[in-house]
Amino acid sequence: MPEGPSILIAKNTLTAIIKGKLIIHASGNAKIEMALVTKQKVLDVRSWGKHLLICLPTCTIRIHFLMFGSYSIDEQTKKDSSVRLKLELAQHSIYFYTCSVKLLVEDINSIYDWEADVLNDSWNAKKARFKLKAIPETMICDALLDQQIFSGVGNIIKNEVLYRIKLHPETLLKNTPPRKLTELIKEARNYSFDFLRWKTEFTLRKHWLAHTKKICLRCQVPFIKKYCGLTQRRTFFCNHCQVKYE
DNA sequence: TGCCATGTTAAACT
DNA sequence: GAGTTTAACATGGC
Repeated sequence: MPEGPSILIAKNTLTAIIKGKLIIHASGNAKIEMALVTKQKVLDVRSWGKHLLICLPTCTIRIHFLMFGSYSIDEQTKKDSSVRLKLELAQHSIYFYTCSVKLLVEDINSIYDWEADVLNDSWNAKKARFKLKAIPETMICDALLDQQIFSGVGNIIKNEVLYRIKLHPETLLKNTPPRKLTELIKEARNYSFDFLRWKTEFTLRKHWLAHTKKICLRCQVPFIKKYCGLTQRRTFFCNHCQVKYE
């Protein structure tokens, strides 16, 4: 569920069935004021990276699935006590489980930088480059997971992007050649769309070339598995073909 | 069975 | 108050 492309799939699925429809009743164990959601019309369903946004006239429901979140449509797939949020509409009911639910009262355009979302039409590569330039001491593996720069990129995408462009995860931004940086920014978006397509086809896992892999297909040498950078997330890489610039 | 992981936030430290 | 570290959340696969 968690990485950006999965959220985009959820956005598209939900848009088709709830956009323009009235929420007749809202319930669940989410710590939000359910009355603010009830009897409101769904103006739009949007996403920003890993955030799913259900826009209503007076507020926006922000859903973040964290690591294990899920949702179901029309059929409750988990026990009553684990329903975080249920939205009942005339034709459909939507159930959300193990996610973070928050009501945003502010204008979402002032909260979210749409140009930072790697899957958004407004994605701005130049702006990403500018943001990267401001943090020269940061490792590439940490920069890719920075949601203010690459919103929607998660740990799987991180590993796959770095393998594709043959870049060592512990390379510092200040040591990264400009041409490599261009590739990085381009591939963060490009791979995210591949991820999206494979996820839609239920073939994502079999397309992994680095994430959880033991051997480099290019070099036939063992992969390194290491908790890299400040983010300390699992990183799978090949010491032989992924260049570390120093 | 116990551990680990597609993630983030807030509390608890220094 | 700033910056850093730890805990919490909580499901499913191996």
